[in-house]
Amino acid sequence: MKKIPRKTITRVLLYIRTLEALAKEKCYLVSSGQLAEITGLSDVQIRKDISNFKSVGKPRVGYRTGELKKTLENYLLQDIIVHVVLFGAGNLGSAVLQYPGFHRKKIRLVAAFDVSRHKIGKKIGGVKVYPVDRAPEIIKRVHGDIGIITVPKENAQEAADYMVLSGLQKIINFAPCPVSVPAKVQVRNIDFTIEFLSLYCNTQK
Amino acid sequence: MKKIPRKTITRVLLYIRTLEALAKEKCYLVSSGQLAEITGLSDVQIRKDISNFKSVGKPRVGYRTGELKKTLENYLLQDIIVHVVLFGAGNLGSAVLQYPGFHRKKIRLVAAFDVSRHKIGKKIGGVKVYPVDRAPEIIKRVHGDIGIITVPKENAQEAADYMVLSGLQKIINFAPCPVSVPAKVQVRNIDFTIEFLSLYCNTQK
DNA sequence: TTCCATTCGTTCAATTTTTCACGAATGGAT
DNA sequence: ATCCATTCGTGAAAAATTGAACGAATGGAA
Repeated sequence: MKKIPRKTITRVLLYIRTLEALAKEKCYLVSSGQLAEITGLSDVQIRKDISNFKSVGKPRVGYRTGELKKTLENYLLQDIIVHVVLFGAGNLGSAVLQYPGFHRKKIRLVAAFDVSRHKIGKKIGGVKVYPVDRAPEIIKRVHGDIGIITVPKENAQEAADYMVLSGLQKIINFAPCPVSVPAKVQVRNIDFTIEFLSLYCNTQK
Repeated sequence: MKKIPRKTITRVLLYIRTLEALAKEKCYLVSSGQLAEITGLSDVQIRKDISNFKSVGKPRVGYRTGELKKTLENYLLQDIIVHVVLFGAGNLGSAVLQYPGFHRKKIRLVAAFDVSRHKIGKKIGGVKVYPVDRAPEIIKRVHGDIGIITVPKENAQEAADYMVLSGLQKIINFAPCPVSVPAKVQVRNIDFTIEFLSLYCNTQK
């Protein structure tokens, strides 16, 4: 199989999410045109993305939602369980810990870290909060895959350093600042300010 | 001036953020190579992005941080103040309302809406919470520009409908579901599940 | 049965985005 | 004063992404 580009992966995950919702509505058939309508993408794009995997569509009919979902998942999500650890149990961190939208089957928040004595030892969203200096030990024990940075930006680099030290290879950084890590570690930045402003500045399209 | 593509805008906002941080550290000169190091982009990319605007770099020296920042801001952020309204003052919504990273100068959260009687009338992060049915009236009064959806996914479409009804043209949707809006309304979806999984599935690069 | 409208899958073209390559300018060293 | 290493700015090449076009397959209608 060819390598799937990141953008395609993101779209495919969107298809999976959409197909799940359709299945819940007892909608067992769907065409690329309908998916395009729902997702806001083009039908060609969707067919092309799907054709990266083995083809399951029937002309004149479309795709069977369950079958298509399973096909896509087989390539991207087969048997995976992502173990997520989080640094910074403040407002945003707590919101992530309590976020109800995660597939519990696929994404598991397994540990949180904070410096505040008030939070350490407590559970937030069912996830226990530990002191940051225990991070390496605990992250190795729970087999963390992804680290989330939700600490104030002054502490973001420190959090990233702990993550690297703990062997994490993937980081999502919500702090509005860069973090520097070894080349093999992937960082995905989500800066609310930039998201808001870039949407605002984007004159149409 | 040419139209600036969305991707470029996002990067330029990142440069502005970076330049601000550099200025705070009394760093008054910076080269494209250094910016590349910090941001993780390539130096050519950065020079090319900057060259969309009027050129302010000096060979052999680099850019003066203050001057470059001002130049970039002049094109993207001159005199703008983005008025943001938010639907759904739950965990995530409250975190956004209390998010300390916003440029108060550029981004102002001006109103929040919720259905819960416990929240209505209160202030969260200094922002007052109103009942959703007062949205059109209030959003018009405060000149809302962007709407944030942080309600449960079952209510996301309803929130979007209120936003459209209130004249908002830009929406950021944190709910893990699509919302359907007229073509002229732009929606930017941020689905944590998809962000996490796409990072996880992305085998390097 | 035969025909037709629909929708898939795929190739090819167009567009956008990124990277490469190189001349020009500058500041410091000799 | 001259030279050199560095860094900018930009035009051209390369790569990636998107979009259009079209044959093939299918299910239903006449």
